[in-house]
Amino acid sequence: MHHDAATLDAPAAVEASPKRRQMLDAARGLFLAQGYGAVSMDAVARTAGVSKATLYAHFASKAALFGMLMAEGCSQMLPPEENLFPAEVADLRPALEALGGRTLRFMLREDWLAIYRIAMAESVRFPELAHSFHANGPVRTLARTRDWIAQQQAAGKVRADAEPEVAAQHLMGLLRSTLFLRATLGLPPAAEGADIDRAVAGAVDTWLRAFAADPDR
Amino acid sequence: MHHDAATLDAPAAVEASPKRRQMLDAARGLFLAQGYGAVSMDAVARTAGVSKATLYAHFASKAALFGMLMAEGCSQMLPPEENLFPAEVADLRPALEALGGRTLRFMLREDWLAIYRIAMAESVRFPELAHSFHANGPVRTLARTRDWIAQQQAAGKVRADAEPEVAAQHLMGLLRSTLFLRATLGLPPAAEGADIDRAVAGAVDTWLRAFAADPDR
DNA sequence: GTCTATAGGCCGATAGAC
DNA sequence: GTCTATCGGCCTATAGAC
Repeated sequence: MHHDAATLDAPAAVEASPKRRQMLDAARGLFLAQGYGAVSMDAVARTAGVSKATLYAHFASKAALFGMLMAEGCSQMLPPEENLFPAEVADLRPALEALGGRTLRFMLREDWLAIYRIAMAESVRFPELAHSFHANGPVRTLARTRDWIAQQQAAGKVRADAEPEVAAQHLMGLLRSTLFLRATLGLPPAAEGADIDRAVAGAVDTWLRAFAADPDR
Repeated sequence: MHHDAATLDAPAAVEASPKRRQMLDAARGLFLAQGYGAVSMDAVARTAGVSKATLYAHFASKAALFGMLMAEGCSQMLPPEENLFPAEVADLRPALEALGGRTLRFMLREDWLAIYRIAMAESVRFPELAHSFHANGPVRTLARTRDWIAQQQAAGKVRADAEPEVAAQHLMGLLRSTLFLRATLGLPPAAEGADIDRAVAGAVDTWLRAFAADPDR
């Protein structure tokens, strides 16, 4: 197995060849659903409706195809920002619940879980994939959250002696504490909206007790 | 692929055939290091120093061998208890740091991570494995911790209006918040003793701020 | 660029001798 | 029980016609 998967961080200029998109789409679906090893190039070609030779004309190897896909996927592993990090808030709780809800829901999405599963499982064969996923997903989410917490700290909303980095990590940890492990293992039943809301509210509650400058109770 | 992996929770009466142990040991090492799909029965036989025919004489299929191994592994996914749950403590902090340190160190062990990786990656092909791992590992650890927290709550050490279940989940979440994600992805550098101690101290600090009955600061 | 057809190898699993 | 030898199949990857 030679790793000509190239750099995993460059989405690359994918021109608009329809067959190429068919192949990439088919491959992504199969890889995410079944993992790297369980997917054959035959299956990719069949699903995409092309011949294997065409597949190999576009992608030098199975590893290269996989690497290119994961690069695309990893660059989209951030939840939409929108108004998730408001500079000024009257109360920290609703802002944290919005941020936490969006973040946890994003991490419980099947495509996020699928990439996480594959990045973990293939971290030996494709260390670049694990690194790229981590750097493009969790690390960036954490950095944004840390900066926002520091901002709120400067505004007097967060305990002055807290470290924003730790506070951000603990917020993520609390959000992941209940439903995440089950979800990664694919255990039924899948979390529903009410479960997620409850988990987020609990995490925010604990976080505020530990990090809010002014305990509001 | 037929799943005659049988029940994953019964370690089964493995008699003391030396060759059988060689095969099981070889298979466990290979599966944990490389995952289910990447390991061939040829490799298992070669590593164990037996022929493939002998391997198949003992295990009906690759799936059966894998299932038997994971059943053994999953039944050992609890950290040693020792004096981790003392009924009466003067101060909650050192008890939590001992419990948290032992728990986090256990979850960062390469064999625990390897089983977690495989349970995740193969949760589609082997749903029983994911269930067994979860039930024998995280669920039991959480239950013990929850009961101990309830005990401490009754002793007046923990906030009276806290739910022990949530408090236990949040403790685990806080412990996993920093080093765990990196470790699951196999990202260097591996966590060292000092890193772990710092993570545990931070987690316990946040937990105590949120759940201690008597904030001692 | 895309196809059909196939090379060449490794895999899981088995037959049969001892 | 354990071995050697091998089967049939699927895999990645390629050759050659169009």
